[in-house]
Amino acid sequence: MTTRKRNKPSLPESDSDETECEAAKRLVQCRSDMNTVGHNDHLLHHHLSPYFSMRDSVRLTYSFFNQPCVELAKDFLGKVLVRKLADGTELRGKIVETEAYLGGEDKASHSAGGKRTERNTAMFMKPGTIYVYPIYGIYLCMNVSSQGEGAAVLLRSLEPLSGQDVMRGLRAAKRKPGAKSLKDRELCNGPSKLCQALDIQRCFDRRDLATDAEVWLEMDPEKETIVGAGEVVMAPRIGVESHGEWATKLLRFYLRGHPCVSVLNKDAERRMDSQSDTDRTVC
DNA sequence: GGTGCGATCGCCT
DNA sequence: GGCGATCGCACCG
Repeated sequence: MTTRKRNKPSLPESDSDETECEAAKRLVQCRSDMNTVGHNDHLLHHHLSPYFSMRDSVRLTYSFFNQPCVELAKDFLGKVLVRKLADGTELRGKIVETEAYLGGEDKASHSAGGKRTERNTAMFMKPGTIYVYPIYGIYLCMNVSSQGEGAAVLLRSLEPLSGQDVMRGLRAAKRKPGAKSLKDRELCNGPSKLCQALDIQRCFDRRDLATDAEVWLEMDPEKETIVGAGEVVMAPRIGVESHGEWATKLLRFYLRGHPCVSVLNKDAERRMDSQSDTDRTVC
């Protein structure tokens, strides 16, 4: 039995007190430290709103999305999803949890067996295409298509980086009046919550995350873009229990210890520990 | 903190 | 007609 201490990522102390402006300043500071990116072929210099005009940012383009589904699902971790609202407000969240849906033989996928319908057409479109679908009559989920016929990655959770107060307002609109105010870590810790918080609507279906003016993906401002393998938990996907062997495959990925992950899987984390212990013994 | 349950409707069979 | 890649809330310990 080994015990180990891990550095837990944490949100700002204030949790909900940081203003959008302060968050923006903090991000600009982080950005000013970022000088190692910009030469990669899947990066595109992208001019940002006045808040961020001190420096160009880097938007991820087609060649980033054009990779196999599982690799893309892992690669999404640490990247920043940006949503620009009609009034110019930019909402930002770091992706901390994803799931891969492979299409074809993957029975839990909407595109299982290569089945193509009006709803899931976006899954068959070019990598980077957004697939938004309604679930349980009242919620939405957002996916991004990858390489592979009918394959896509479900975005499950974000760590809010800026625009938290706007996100809180968007989330509150669907809750009971007078309900307790949401903490920052509760704003985007679930696939439908992040759609609400970023105002991702059904009409975003089939849009291109690489080129759209209202939603895009960026490198992590804190340079956590290269995520060490030890930090990523691989676990079975959520809510697909009825799909036999495909329910148990390790196609969910999340940043270990991150407070914004929607559902922890302690068994998967223990398995990782015992595996790394075994690896050490072998070495 | 964890668990159980109801809401609610588009999509597919 | 049945079900679902979910969520919020009440209830329990």
